[in-house]
Order: sequence, then structure tokens, then C-alpha cells
Amino acid sequence: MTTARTGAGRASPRGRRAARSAGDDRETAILATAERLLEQRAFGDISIDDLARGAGISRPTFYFYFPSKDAVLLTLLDRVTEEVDAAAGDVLVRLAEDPRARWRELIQRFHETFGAHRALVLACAQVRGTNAEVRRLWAAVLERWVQAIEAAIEAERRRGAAPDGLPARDLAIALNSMNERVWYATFAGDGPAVDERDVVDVLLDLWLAGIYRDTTPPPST
Amino acid sequence: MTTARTGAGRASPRGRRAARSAGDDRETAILATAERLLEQRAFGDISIDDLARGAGISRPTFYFYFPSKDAVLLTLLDRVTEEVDAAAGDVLVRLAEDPRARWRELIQRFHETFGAHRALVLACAQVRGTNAEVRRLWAAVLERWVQAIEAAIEAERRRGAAPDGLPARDLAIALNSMNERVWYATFAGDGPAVDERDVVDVLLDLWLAGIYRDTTPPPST
DNA sequence: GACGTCAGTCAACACCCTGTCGAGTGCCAT
DNA sequence: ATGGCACTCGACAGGGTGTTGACTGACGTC
Repeated sequence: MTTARTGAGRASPRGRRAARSAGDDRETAILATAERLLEQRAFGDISIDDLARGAGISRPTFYFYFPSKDAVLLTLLDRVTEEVDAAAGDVLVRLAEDPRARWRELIQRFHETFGAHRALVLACAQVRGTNAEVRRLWAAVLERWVQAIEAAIEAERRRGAAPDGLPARDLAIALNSMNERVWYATFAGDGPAVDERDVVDVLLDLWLAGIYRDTTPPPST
Repeated sequence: MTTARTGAGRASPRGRRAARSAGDDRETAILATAERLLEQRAFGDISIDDLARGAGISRPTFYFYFPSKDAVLLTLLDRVTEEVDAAAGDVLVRLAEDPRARWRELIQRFHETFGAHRALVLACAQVRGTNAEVRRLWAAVLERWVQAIEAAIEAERRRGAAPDGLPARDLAIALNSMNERVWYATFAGDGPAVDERDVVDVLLDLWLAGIYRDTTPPPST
């Protein structure tokens, strides 16, 4: 369930046919077209025909590569979440060094990665409402992050840096949810939103307050 | 901009024609059908024909009452936000009596009102991505709430109950955003979510942490 | 070097949904 | 009785999706 593309044909994704068949180019072209068009208009205003023409193929041919418009988005989303995971790296295991700095680093990296793909992230948030697959993928990704944060909170409590309080999982869910929605508003720019330059510090402050009741949690001794 | 229905005909919403013309019934029937159908399937899977047939009229006739499917949702949303505002009442001006109890009351009432219309609220959250009108209305509603919370936070700081820190507006935005997303997950039931019975307390805890750095803020002396 | 196979391609079709137009129908005031 | 208005819908145009079936060309095989 890591890769969502599956496609219609091509059982073995990178089979015997030496390197990059013509189809590989087309698939890449579709993805690139999607990402490009998303910078210009909303996902709902992009038709399969737009994607196909952008990739230099006809509409029916599009279906050879992807079962639907949403599947393209899914593939793109999969990529970005991998990128985010890579950016987050091992920050959480090094929390005790300097909690405030590490949490900030984590939030900052999420912010940068999402910001670099804001059109795509916005599109996913929009489509999540109508598409069950996107919803499921996003839920799975979120679950991973929630579990990581939950574990980190518990570790901080165990070493006495953070007080007991809410169940760590509930706290992790709420904090992740806050980030998601706040980023969405900031990137979308409609409705009340935190300024992009401040958003990391605002979120950080609330994470520290929620986890430590304090903006300067103690490092390990 | 309070009422969003506008409709195609009927310049004067409640004109001379004595009480309730036949059209009034139809309009109500459409709204009722929409709310009923929303409990069963997603907004996107409800066609205008469904709404019309449910109200006992033909599809073209639907357009006499509403300019689009989204306009129906908009009207419904307008209603719920009014209900929420009424439920919230003057809780915020009585904050100093017992801050923890009052904040809890506020969150609790939001929770109850949204919970009573969860299908509708979920539909709006979904459509907000694709429909500019819903987005604008929601943004306006949110802006009102954010301003109210911002003012309340500033009042708490002025009387010395809450410490200075983040700009009150940013704090208000983040807390409102958190609530919105957390409720969405709880009501939608997909992805990581806080249990419905705990959600008020979880949110309350984070509000108090964010605003007071303390779960038992002082009442007025 | 004919031949089957299979990735890749698309014109044409069937379908569904939206929004509009124009021709009604019945009620009410004048 | 008649003109206007609230209200109604059959029929159409348009645009999107997803599928079908025929076609092309490169490749391995005998």
C-alpha cells in the first residue's frame, strides 16, 4: 500500500523491457503536468483531458496509465509524504538534547516540505473530502506521525521533562490536527490565517505548552 | 451576506403574498431532503435530481428555488452557524467568574451543536475545498469566532490571569483551527481521532495550556 | 522472414450530470 | 376578461467520465 499507482497495465512495474519504455516517459509526463497545472487552478477544474493533452496523449490513453484523475494525485501525495518523512529524519530520537530546538526543527521541516509543494498539499486536502482513497492514504500517513509523536511525548514524560496529563495519543492527535489545519489556512490564504513567517513559532509555542506547560523545557542533564 | 439563499426569483423574501406560498413549502422540502440525504451519502453523491425528486418537484423547478446544489448547503450552513452562535451566548463575557468552567462550557456547546448536525458539518468541510462560496462563508464565520476568542484572551491577560506570549490573534486562530480539525476527525471517524466522549476535555486542556500555561486558571478575586 | 504477442494508442460511443430555454398552468388584482 | 406573476416542467445543449474495439509497431520465436 506504499505505492498507489498500480495503473491499469504493466504487472511488473519495471519489467524486463530494459530501461524506461516509452510508457515510463508518458507516466512521468502526466505527473509533471498535474503538478504544473495544480499551481494554476484547482484540482476540480483540471479535467483528465487537460492532463492527457499536457502529456501529449489522448484521453483514453490516459486510462492506460492511471485509473482516474485521483490516482494521479495519490501518486503525487505518496511522494511528498516520503519526502516529509525523510526531512523529519531522526529529530525525535534526539529530543532530549534540546527539546525546544528539536521540536522546532521538526515543525520547521514539515513546514518547509509542505510549503515547497503547497499546491499539491492544498489539492489533497480538498480532494480528501470526496475521495476515499486519498482519505485512506492520508489517514495512514497521519497515523504514523501521530504514533511517532505519541512515543516522543511518552519518552519525555518518562525522563521527567514533561508532566503527565492527557493521554499521549490524544495530545498527539490534537497537535497534529492543529498543524494540519493551520498550515492549510496559511497556504490557502483564505479565511483567518497565521502569517507564513510566524506559523512555525506559533505552532511550536502551542506544542510546548501542550506537552510541557512551559516554553523552555529542560534538556537532559 | 447573512442569508445566502438569494434564489433565482422572489425579490422580496417574504413579500405581500400573505403567509407561506406554495413555494415556501417546496423550499423547505428541498432543505429537509438535503439534510436527510446527507445522513446517508456524501454530498458529492447527491445529485440535484435527488434533491428535486425528494422535494416532489422536477429538476428544472429546483433551479427556481436555488441557483445550485451548493447554495442549498450554504443555506443549511448559515442556519447551523446561527445556532452555534446562539448556543455560545455570552459565555465569553462571563469568563472571569470561573475561567476553566466557562471555557469548557464554550467548547462543550460548540461540540453539541456541531454533533447534532454532523452530517451537514462534514459535508461543508468537504465542499469547502471545491466551492468558493462555502469557503467564503466559512471564512467569515471563523473570523467572527477568532475575533471573539482573541478579545477574550486579551481580557484575561489584562486582568493578569493569563501571561503574555503569542499575539492573541495567532493564538486564537491556532486554537480554533485545532478544534475544527479535531472535531472533523472525530465526527468523520476516519483516520486518527479523539474519542467523542473525550474530545471536549482534550481540547479544553490544550486551550488552557495555550492561554494560561496552566489547567486551573485563577477566577477573579 | 512470416508470425504471434503485447505495450501502447485513439476515435467513437454510452452515460450521467448540470444548467437553460421556452412553453405552459393557475391564481390574483384590476 | 385580462394581464401579470408565482410556479412548473419537457426538452435541449454542453461538458465531463469511463469503456470498447480496432489499430500500430517493436520484439522475440520458430
